[in-house]
Amino acid sequence: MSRSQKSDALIIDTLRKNGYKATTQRIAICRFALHSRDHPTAQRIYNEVRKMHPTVSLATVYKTLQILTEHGLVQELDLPQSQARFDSYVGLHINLVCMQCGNIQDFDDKTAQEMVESVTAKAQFTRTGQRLDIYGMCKTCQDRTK
Amino acid sequence: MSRSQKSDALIIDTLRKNGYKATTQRIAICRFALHSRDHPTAQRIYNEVRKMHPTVSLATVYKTLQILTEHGLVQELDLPQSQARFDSYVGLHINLVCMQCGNIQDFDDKTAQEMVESVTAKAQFTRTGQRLDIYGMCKTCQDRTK
DNA sequence: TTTGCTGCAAAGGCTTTGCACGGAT
DNA sequence: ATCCGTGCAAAGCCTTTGCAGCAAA
Repeated sequence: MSRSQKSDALIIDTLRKNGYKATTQRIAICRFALHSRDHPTAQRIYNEVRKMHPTVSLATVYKTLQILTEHGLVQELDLPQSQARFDSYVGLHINLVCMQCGNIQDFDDKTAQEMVESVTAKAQFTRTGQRLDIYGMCKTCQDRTK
Repeated sequence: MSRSQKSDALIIDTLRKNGYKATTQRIAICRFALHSRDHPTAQRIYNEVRKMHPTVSLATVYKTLQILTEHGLVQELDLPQSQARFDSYVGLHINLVCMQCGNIQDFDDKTAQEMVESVTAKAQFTRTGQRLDIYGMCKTCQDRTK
């Protein structure tokens, strides 16, 4: 599955197909979480969604994110000393995590895909997912530091 | 740096070189954390260390693990819905995380090393570390499930 | 109408912090 | 003798849960 803009109709459909009611709160949260490319925290999703739906609660955000995670529509990234961040790109890719600015850049790489498949086979492992992070400093921060 | 058994003498030396006092608690915690291969949680390290030093506190375990993490002697692995786990193998390797039994198996792979270096170069990233996880079910659990 | 969802507040779990005593240098 | 580290308890922070009212099907 590659990056794709999910329309509200598709979101509603997906929710209903999985036995969830398509409430306005859920739709708003899904819309933001599934379209964002900058790995937001639950708190930031809450802040953003509240701009349109001022009564939404953080609990609902967490509950909805849990649904999305369980159904493989977003991936939860836990990093030390920071809140969980959610990645709407669930395909096999690399996260370039900048320890300076906190930015996370997605990076596609064919070798990475082959490597994961080969390792899985070699270890006789049944793979359901993966997470490939590289930590360091992004180009922008390197330039700024100079 | 590959897997290596650190002697107490080396642990004491390393602590002092970095400006830390070599207390008996720290030595015990370091000994266990650096020698363990099964990615223990802070709580488990605490339980184990308490067998020898019944008065040690969880706070001290956390503080010592923080020192080890900051100096790159262990790596902290955060997974959703679970306590942080600590990996004494800080070299570039793959974590095969079994979602069934919770076991984490380290796996060395040359292709992975090359891939990380190549991606880092391509993205003009300055790398300080990485984390490569594959999630799924280990051989043992597959066999047991059958 | 029925069922499940929301929002609130409170609880929970892991981790960190403040402080006075005690041990390492 | 000095200073850092320890242990305890309390606080902190993110996340989850319980529940009564409310909205979706």
